Amino acid sequence: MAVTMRQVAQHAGVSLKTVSNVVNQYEHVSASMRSRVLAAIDELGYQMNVTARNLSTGRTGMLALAVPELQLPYFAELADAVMDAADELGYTVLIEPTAGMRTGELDVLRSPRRSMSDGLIYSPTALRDADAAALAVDFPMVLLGERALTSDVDHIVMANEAGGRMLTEHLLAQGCRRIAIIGAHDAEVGAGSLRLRGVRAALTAAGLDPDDVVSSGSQRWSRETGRGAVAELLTRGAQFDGLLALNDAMALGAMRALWEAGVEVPGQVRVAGFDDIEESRYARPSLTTVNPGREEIARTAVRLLVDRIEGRATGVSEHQVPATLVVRESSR
Amino acid sequence: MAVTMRQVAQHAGVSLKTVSNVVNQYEHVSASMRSRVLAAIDELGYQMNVTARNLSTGRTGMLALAVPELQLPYFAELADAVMDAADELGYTVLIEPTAGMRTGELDVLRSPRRSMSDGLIYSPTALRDADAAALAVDFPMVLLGERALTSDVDHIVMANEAGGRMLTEHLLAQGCRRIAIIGAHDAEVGAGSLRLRGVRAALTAAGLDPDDVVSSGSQRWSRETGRGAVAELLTRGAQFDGLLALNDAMALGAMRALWEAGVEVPGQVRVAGFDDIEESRYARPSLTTVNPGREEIARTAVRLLVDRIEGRATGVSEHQVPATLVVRESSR
DNA sequence: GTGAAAGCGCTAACAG
DNA sequence: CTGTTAGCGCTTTCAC
Repeated sequence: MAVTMRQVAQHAGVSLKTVSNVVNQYEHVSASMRSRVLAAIDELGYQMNVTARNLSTGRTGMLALAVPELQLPYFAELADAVMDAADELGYTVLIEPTAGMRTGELDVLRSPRRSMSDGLIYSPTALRDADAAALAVDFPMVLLGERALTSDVDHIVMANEAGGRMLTEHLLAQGCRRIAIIGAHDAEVGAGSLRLRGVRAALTAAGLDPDDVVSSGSQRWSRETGRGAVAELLTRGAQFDGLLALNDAMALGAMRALWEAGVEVPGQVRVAGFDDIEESRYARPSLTTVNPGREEIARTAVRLLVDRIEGRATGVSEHQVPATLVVRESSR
Repeated sequence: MAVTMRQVAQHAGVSLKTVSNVVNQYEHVSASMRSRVLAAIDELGYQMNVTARNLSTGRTGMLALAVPELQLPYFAELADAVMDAADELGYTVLIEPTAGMRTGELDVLRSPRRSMSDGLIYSPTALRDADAAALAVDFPMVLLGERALTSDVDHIVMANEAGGRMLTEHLLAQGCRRIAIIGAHDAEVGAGSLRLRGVRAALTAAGLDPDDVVSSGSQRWSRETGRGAVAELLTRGAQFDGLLALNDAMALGAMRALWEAGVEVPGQVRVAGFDDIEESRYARPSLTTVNPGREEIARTAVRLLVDRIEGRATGVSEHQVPATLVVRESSR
């Protein structure tokens, strides 16, 4: 059995409370008491039982972060950023994989494990309008990148629509006239529909048919999805001089498929993605994309969540994070 | 305040223990009791307080996984694999970022948070021989990819040395005679030194000087490190027809730098990495690498750790995971 | 400034 | 098969 606080107290000849005070950096402890306690802790090799403290305080010091899977680079990078931000405020992050599926996303809200964290950073991608009620939870939560489903919750709003528009306008400015879109699916929420809306708006504004060439997408926004989509486009003989993938991973898979097919990028087809993952800077050619402000999203989400947990929140807040266009070789 | 088990018991008119039995799927509960309890749970919207159970059982159902950072694709993929494996055995994974630094790696072993997980999956990369004592911990732990520091702990041994040898032999077989190495550093433990040892063995066996062209490396095995290393090699006019990066991320950064410099891969320089991350299959050209058996590593590590946690372990075990050479475009 | 006692919500013997 | 009784190790009023 591990050493307990009580044993430390006995060893030091003080009360339990005093040990607790020392351990928790309580100010008003005499120097002699403190050093006596610290010595005892050292001699016994005492380590605080965090679980016991958690039960007592009703806090765990953990923030849950729900993501589809870490294999998708964007979410790995987001998780890293969230962990850093949480660490600065003294919190630990518990990553909850949802597999990008509706059931997984709902589970996060209801599983008993939920009670192991003080709050949740949540960006559903597969929920439906009908699930809005599930978002009425009784624990601290911050929603990322969405505002479709509900407005009663703290939000960090990504510039999905604006980003889609920027990318499209950029491709049009480069002379593209037939832009294929990869990754569109019929989810009612999620970044996809918003980004697509921005794309369509830009196409319409340019007098082009927004439904002209849209490759069917997939729920899983992976490199393989991008590769498969291009294969399909080429197989059915689609003509396009621009290719807009709704995230970078798909764009990178698409570029690989174009290369295999002997289609030159940007010569014959200009390509763009969304997310600005690190990989995109190193791709050949490097990928034009939108930087959604991942760091700011992570930092703000954590701050908002911690404010709410610690009772500093003042009403529901919505924070907009601006996106910036990053033009690289794939569309020049 | 949330609903407690006691309230459920009162509401259902049964004892605390009965509710506990139902919640924990205890077999010998009469159907009528069970349904009564379940009804009460439903009506009150009861949710188990996991922290309280943790304190009571002395278990948390969590496994800690220490990794440098999720931004490095190999570790993101490893984390995903570990999470899947843990989930199958009913455990949750708590990711502990070490920043790939000695202090971070030591912290994981000693921080109070340690007590929030039942065991640790640990792959130190920056510890020194002098830190071996720190590995004598009193909680369940499985070491990944190492055996240098101690042998008193369960190990999953990656084929680092064999992989390094395979890659080198492959490059030699392709006709390479001057192979530059990227990522070597003077750490006393870690995959690097083992991989490098395999490389040197193969070079020596082929009658080449193992110290001929070795680019200085970095502790952080990132794309940027790879790019920088190639820049340095080219700047100092190093001659090489093969380039072996000690992981894929560096190899991908290196390929980008070679391309920028107008060096053809594999025409002028054949390139290889190590890890077989997903990105490598989509690179241009696709990257020759070694698949270290990530899935098996993850699955075995979790199984071993859980066996030890649940008291099924029989002595210290060491599990070897074979690596396989994956030849792709970058070295053909 | 320090101590004593009560309890956080649950599990685990042990009776019955 | 179900109920009672003790804790798990810590925090936290409230006295002293």
